[in-house]
Amino acid sequence: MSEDEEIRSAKRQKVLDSEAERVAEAAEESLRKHPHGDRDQPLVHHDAGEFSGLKRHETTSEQAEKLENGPINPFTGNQLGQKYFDILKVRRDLPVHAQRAEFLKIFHSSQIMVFVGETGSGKTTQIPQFVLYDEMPHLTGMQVACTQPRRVAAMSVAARVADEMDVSLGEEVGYSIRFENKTSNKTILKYMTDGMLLREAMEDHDLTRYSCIILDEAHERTLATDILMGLLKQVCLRRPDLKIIIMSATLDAEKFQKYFHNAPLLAVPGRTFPVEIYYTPEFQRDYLDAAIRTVLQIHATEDQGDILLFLTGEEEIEDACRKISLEGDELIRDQNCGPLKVYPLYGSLPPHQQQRIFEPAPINPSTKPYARPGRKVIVSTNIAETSLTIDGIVYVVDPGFSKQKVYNPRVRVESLLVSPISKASAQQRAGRAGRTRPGKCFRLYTEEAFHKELIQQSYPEILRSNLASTVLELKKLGIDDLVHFDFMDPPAPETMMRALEELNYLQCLSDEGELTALGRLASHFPLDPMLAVMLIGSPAFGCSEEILTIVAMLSVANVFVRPASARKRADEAKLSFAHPEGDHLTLINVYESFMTASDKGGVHQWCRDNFLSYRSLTSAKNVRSQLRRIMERYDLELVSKYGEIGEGVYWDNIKKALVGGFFMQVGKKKSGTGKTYLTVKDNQEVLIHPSTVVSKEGEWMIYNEFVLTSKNYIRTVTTIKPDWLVEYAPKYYNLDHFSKGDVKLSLERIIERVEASKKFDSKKK
DNA sequence: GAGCACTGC
Repeated sequence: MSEDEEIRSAKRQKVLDSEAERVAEAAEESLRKHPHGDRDQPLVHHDAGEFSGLKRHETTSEQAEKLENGPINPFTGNQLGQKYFDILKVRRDLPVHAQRAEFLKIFHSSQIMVFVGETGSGKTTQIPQFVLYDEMPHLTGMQVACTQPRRVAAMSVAARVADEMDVSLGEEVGYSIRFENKTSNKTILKYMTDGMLLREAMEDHDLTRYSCIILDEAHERTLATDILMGLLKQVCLRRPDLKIIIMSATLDAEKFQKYFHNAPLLAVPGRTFPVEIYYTPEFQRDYLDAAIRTVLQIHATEDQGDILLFLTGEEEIEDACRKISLEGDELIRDQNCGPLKVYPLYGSLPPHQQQRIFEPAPINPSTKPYARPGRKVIVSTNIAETSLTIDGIVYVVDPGFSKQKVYNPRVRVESLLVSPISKASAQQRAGRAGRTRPGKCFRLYTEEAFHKELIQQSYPEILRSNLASTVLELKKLGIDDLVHFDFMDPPAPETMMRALEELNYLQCLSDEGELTALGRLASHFPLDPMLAVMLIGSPAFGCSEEILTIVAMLSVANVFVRPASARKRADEAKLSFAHPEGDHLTLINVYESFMTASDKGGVHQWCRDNFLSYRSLTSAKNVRSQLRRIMERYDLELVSKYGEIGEGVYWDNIKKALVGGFFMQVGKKKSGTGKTYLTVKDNQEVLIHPSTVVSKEGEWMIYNEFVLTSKNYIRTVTTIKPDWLVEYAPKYYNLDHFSKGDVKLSLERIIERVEASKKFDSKKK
């Protein structure tokens, strides 16, 4: 860069600071004009109809059941169909139904209640309907919400309940998840993800459109559930008319009760089959080997029924599948065992391969008496613990480990660690054996270890995460005093401090800890604050279209596929998209090529040929258009200078915009050594991850993530000029806060150089 | 020269 250009960009930064503020304020103005954005129309009001004579919050189960018995659908006024009555019979058999009167009694007498129901109790489908018959939301213009931690659950439960109530999905009963809002102005019962309700709360702090909020699966303690619980506890004080039901598994009911001022509890038994638990007599050093032996033993000796084995990750699972298949073949030959089919199951597996786990178990073709049964074995990650249920599992093999996210605030790194599971997890895993008939669970640890070494519950997510987004969300929720916010499990003070510090450097929070205009704007994006700030700043560099693409690509699962059988070809394919100076820049090339291929057709094959994940790229496309809509809503300029300016300047502008978000994630090459980099401020020694396509390594690199595996790696990197750091993030690059060393020394020199050229510039004038 | 447990906005 010439000195002249350096000076110009320094000036541009001055413009930029006020520009970002101006942009944020303009967005606020637009928000003031349209406070509800794209919210629904007001709800339709009916006359009391079938409900006439019933008093809200005083109804009885007899009254509700009479209405349920028909013949008129009390919520729509339509005649009820035969299918409705068929389902009604089944519903009346569910364990929750026996306690409907008891439920109503507690619901009437208390603002908050805790409801505990085991699998098969029918709580997720029935409790919200019990509430509807008492709340009569169609008469009050309010809604009942029921949250779920996962999208599929919200969608499928809503569909089931719409059937049960004989209404069309999306009318009286609907669901709301990211990318899809299937509700209308008729909707009185809304299933939604907990994250979605949190988003709504950020716009409407008192959640005024709901008369009752049900938090389902609260025991999973997702980040969103935890924040919602803290928030609802406050909202209850401001809105005495709002009712809250916390639904959870048994184990931690008491903790929820205590948290909500000793809220009353209703417990309903589940409907599952007994599962016999077996422990190993002694500690197993090699759990993988023990697991494989156990599976084969079950196959050789136990009665018919499929096997589910829990392992920790893709590689381990694929490895175990190979070994079980091989040894299973031997059993079939030597010991007359039945045929054995082995299926891997993990999140990154393409959907059609995930579907294969539902194929029926193989049948033993032998007609001899006492022929051993054929069987399928599913080797799975935790995905089969909560997200996916497989019927027909009779045997569960549980080695007692899973990969869990841990956050280290000192080095600000999230990493995955293989760790012992909790008692609650072990119980959940065992339960998977008893869904269709009595089953057995083989725990590959001792009974003593179970009692003495496993913790009761896994640590909630809020204790294992970087809280930058969370703190921004809480601020946007109107919670000013974070230190005294009533978390069910308060995060470590150091984690909190790190998050506040990071948001302050990003200028999302003022030095007083107050939300800035930029922070408010950033909170509207479903992104890490770093990425949100980068995106908001990008129009000033004339490349918001490009930054949108990068941010979307960084928000989805890895788009590069690298099968063990074709590593070399996959790496070559990746290189064909490479930008020599940046992995971030390469992502633009990949996305653009994907979009071109989409226009031409045959894009699935194109993805396979290029070792790219169709699923991830499609999801990046969705994320990108969602983010683009938010940009439009807040009048953030959508701009690209592609083809208008020289290629060097074009890519440099994008890099500068990247620096606007990633200035805290920078590595500087360690002098003399060659490959090692030092992270700025923390002075950690790191290597560039071997997956990089960067061939023109620079002295200074920004990185997307820090990964701790066999070594310390920085992954997804792009070269930058250090001058941009001091220009665009002067606050962070105030060297008073840097410890002595290589990095500080170089930065001092750069600042001197920039200062000198500024003086030179003012003399020229 | 090497890994992506699982979710969610």
